[in-house]
Amino acid sequence: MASQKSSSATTPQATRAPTAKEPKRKRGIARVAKLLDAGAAVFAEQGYRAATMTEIAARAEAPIGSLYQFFPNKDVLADALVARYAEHVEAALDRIRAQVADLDGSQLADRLLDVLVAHAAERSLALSLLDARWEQPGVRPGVLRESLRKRITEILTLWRPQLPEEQAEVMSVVLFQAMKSLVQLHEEKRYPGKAEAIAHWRGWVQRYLADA
Amino acid sequence: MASQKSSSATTPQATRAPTAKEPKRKRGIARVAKLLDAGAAVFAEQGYRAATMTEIAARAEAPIGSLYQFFPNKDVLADALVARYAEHVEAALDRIRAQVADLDGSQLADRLLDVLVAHAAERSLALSLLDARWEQPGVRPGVLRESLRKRITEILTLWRPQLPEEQAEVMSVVLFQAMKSLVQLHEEKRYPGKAEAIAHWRGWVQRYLADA
Amino acid sequence: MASQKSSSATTPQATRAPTAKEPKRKRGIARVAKLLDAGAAVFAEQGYRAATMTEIAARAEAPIGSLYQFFPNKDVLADALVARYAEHVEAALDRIRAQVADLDGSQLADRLLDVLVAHAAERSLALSLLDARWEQPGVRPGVLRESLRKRITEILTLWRPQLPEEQAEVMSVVLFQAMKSLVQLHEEKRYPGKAEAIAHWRGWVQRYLADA
Amino acid sequence: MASQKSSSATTPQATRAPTAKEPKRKRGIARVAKLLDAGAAVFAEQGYRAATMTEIAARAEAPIGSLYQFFPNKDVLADALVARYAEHVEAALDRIRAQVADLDGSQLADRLLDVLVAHAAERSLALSLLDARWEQPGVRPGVLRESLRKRITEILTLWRPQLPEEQAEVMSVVLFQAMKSLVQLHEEKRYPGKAEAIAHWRGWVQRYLADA
DNA sequence: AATGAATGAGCATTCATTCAT
DNA sequence: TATGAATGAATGCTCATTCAT
Repeated sequence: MASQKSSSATTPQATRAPTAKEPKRKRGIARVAKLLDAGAAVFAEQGYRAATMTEIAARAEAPIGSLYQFFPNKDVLADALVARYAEHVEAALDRIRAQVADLDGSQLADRLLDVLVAHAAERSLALSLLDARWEQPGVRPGVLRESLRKRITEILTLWRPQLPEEQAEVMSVVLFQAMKSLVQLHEEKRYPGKAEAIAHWRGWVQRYLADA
Repeated sequence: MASQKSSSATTPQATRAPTAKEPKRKRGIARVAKLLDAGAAVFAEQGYRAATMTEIAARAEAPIGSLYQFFPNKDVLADALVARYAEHVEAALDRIRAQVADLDGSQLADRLLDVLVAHAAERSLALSLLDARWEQPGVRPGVLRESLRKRITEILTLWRPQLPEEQAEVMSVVLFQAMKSLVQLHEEKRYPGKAEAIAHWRGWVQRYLADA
Repeated sequence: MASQKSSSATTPQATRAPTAKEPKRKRGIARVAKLLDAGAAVFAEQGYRAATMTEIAARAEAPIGSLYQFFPNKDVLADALVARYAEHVEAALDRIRAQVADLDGSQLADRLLDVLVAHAAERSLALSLLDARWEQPGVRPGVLRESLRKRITEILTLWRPQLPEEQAEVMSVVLFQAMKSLVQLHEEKRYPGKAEAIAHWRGWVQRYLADA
Repeated sequence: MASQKSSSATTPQATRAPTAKEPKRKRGIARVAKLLDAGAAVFAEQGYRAATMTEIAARAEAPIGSLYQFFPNKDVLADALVARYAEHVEAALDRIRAQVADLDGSQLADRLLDVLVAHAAERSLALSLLDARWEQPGVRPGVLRESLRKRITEILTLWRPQLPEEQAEVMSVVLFQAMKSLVQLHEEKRYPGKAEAIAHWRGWVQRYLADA
């Protein structure tokens, strides 16, 4: 007993980790998009734990069963969100890489800083998704950070080929942190000197790369 | 956070918000300290939502009823944690202010950066507590950030009296963000170039103040 | 993120299987008894899967939280039920063993058959609990059957010391099955010849032991 | 079982109970067979409650809609399964009846015992289907048991015409129970003395009839 | 007719908070 | 006053069944 169902106990099958189901009909495609948007909003606002599946479904104007049809559990939804966000950001970085030869230091700094800050709608999600405290080995956010840093390292190496690999790596950590920090500066509610501080931060990062 | 449901935040009713009860006897003082430690540990490890009052009490080896005796609800406990943390950090900043006249730029930078990074045990809590996403007006973390920035502004003004107030304010935002970022760099699990990146970041901030 | 809570993923601790909590105050003792009774009734009526914790709590006139206070999940409740039932039955068998020297074949048969049939209230539970289909290795019902058969084997060996161990074992399987069958004969709703069939079955088993 | 909720059982409303739809074309016939096989397998493995319509459809490689086309709800499917199983078993009993004149007691016992045990594939289903605890008046399993017992009574009367009707009835109950018990002995996972116990049981039943 | 996405009531379980002891 | 059992709303998730395509 003890769950006559979980044959997994008996048969240690692959028990493939559940994944998001691809919608097949167009109705489903629209709905999945809406669910992802709702998920992004709620995760961004409340954080992973505080976000409830019920609220996400409600905000997507979808019944709870529908949410579970596509995302069999909360983790899968979070992963899908990370994946969707990752696509945007990785694409943006790839675009920078393609043009890196034509950029000087402060231009490159600007372009990099824009990657995370550009879409206001996603800024808050970024904070949630790139949060260092998620660390559960193998879980998405950690993987995403790794991947983004690697891309930044590549960009730096392409930009200044004589830069030693190791130093590029260190710089990518610093730059990535600076990028996240700028998002934090943006996202914090409102404080004296906000606008100037943001400008200041940009200038600082530009100088960092110009000096490199 | 801080329970976005608690109508008290929304409706400033007569029912004054419950607050932590001051322990009177020394037995109580010790117990409160233990409860706060346990709370700090659990909040740091699991985050506000995932932390359970039961686990906090258990970790403090206190009965749950005792926890509620001093902290009538979870939010009050969180606020008390913020307050206690604030004391440490504000004291550290005040110590810097007292000596600011003797410090050059990179020394000042080092001292400031140390404020949040010094006690490894509290770093993780700092991340949780200073998280910009808590924003619910009137809730502690936001208040704390404000207060810390103000203190940094004072230090800067004391340090370079000719610095225009406005610029000091902007710099304090940047410096505070740099301080938090260093904690993030520290707290992230382990990544290539971690140690060097941390050193690099320190150097960068030192230069920032040296240039000022 | 995958559940920042389950530290079990990170730290492969003993994660001790949850067990029924012993009630400490008398109110609790009465309540636990009521919960077990309700659980027995519902499991007996509906089977493990169909039984709902909500109904069990309701039938015990206890709030659902109370049920979970003592039995942290459905399996634990089932196990506790098996354990409680096991005590009764094992005690009854032990009583037979103590007197086995004085019994002839048909008396022993009668005594054994009575073990499972005696308490009408528990008959239906017995059916549910001794159901061969529960088999999930290490789970209670299988263990219980094993233990009962072993006791019957002992009784037989004590009764007829010259009986080869192996044969006693086989006979215990047959007798145990005959005991369960008699319960089934009793529990089935109502059918022509029910009373006579039960008497007949008893006679048959008596002859089995008399022939031995 | 048979959904103790379905008001249809309680209130014999006008809305005639839905029944399995007869397939018309050969494609449908094959599909229904596959669905029944899948249903038998899943019910046998997991029990009525734990079995899910989705899994049954999946195992039959049929879309869920197709399953509902033929079996408008889970109960109807279960009933159809009972009916199909009943056909097999009743046919087997009828074959015995046709030859009963040529059989001696132990041969007849063997033939009867084989009826439920013969097809290993169906043994587990038998346990599920003949389970006395299904009792919901009018539901199939009870009806099936009745019908089988009646047939056994007939066989006995044909076999020994001088046997009083009443006694034949009682014997049929005993024999039927013995038949089910043998299935249980077979189906239990593995226990010391299993093979010998099964042989023993057969011998016992043979003697029962030989004595008659 | 065939399909599989959509639906939502229902289930096991958790946990902040209260209150009898 | 101190304690920990009691409470029940809320949560993540399932699945029989329906119905648009």
